[in-house]
Amino acid sequence: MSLVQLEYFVAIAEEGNIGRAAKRLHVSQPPLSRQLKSLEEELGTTLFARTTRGVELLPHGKQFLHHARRILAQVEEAKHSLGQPSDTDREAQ
Amino acid sequence: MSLVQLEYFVAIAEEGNIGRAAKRLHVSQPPLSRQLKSLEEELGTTLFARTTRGVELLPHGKQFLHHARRILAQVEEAKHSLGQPSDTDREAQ
DNA sequence: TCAAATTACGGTCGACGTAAGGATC
DNA sequence: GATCCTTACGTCGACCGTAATTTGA
Repeated sequence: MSLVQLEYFVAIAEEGNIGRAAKRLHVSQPPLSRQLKSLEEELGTTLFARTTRGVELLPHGKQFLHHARRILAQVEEAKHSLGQPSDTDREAQ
Repeated sequence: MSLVQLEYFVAIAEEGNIGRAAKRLHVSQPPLSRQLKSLEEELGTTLFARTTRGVELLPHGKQFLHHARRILAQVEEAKHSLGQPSDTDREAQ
């Protein structure tokens, strides 16, 4: 599992559509599809049901979404906890 | 930042020595040294003081260690939460 | 000189993007 | 046929391990 996979997963969950998630993340669709598949295989379960409109969270997916969001939020917190300037602050110098 | 970097960082912090951490992680020393440097650069701060005996946590390092451990623990929790359905996934259907 | 970290370097594995291939409506 | 997701395939960057270098007691 990687943080990128979690970011991809959350984006897909929020967009309900891999194509839109890809656009939002500024990558093409295949990487998202592949990373999602890889994540599902590692977890040993299916997170989304694939539909013709896009994808839809399954119960395991909903559950995992909470974890993923919490982890990513704490990563952000960890980054900024060192009292170091944010990206925008650093640019402003 | 990657989860691997966090794992390496925690191991180095606990061993106080990159060589021992490498042995524990079953990798060679250079990857740990490189990933640590990369992490420090991304965070914009130094996490360890390098000594001839090994390395020693600096204040920023101690602070970051808490975050890293919490993140890694939650990753484990996320992985295992799907195997044994917990009560946290009881929400609006 | 010893022990530890770091840097150099070559090779391998992984991830991306374009393109092609299903599947469902 | 249109719109998704997925698989194929070639390329490029990232990471590893061995080896060489640096640094400090």
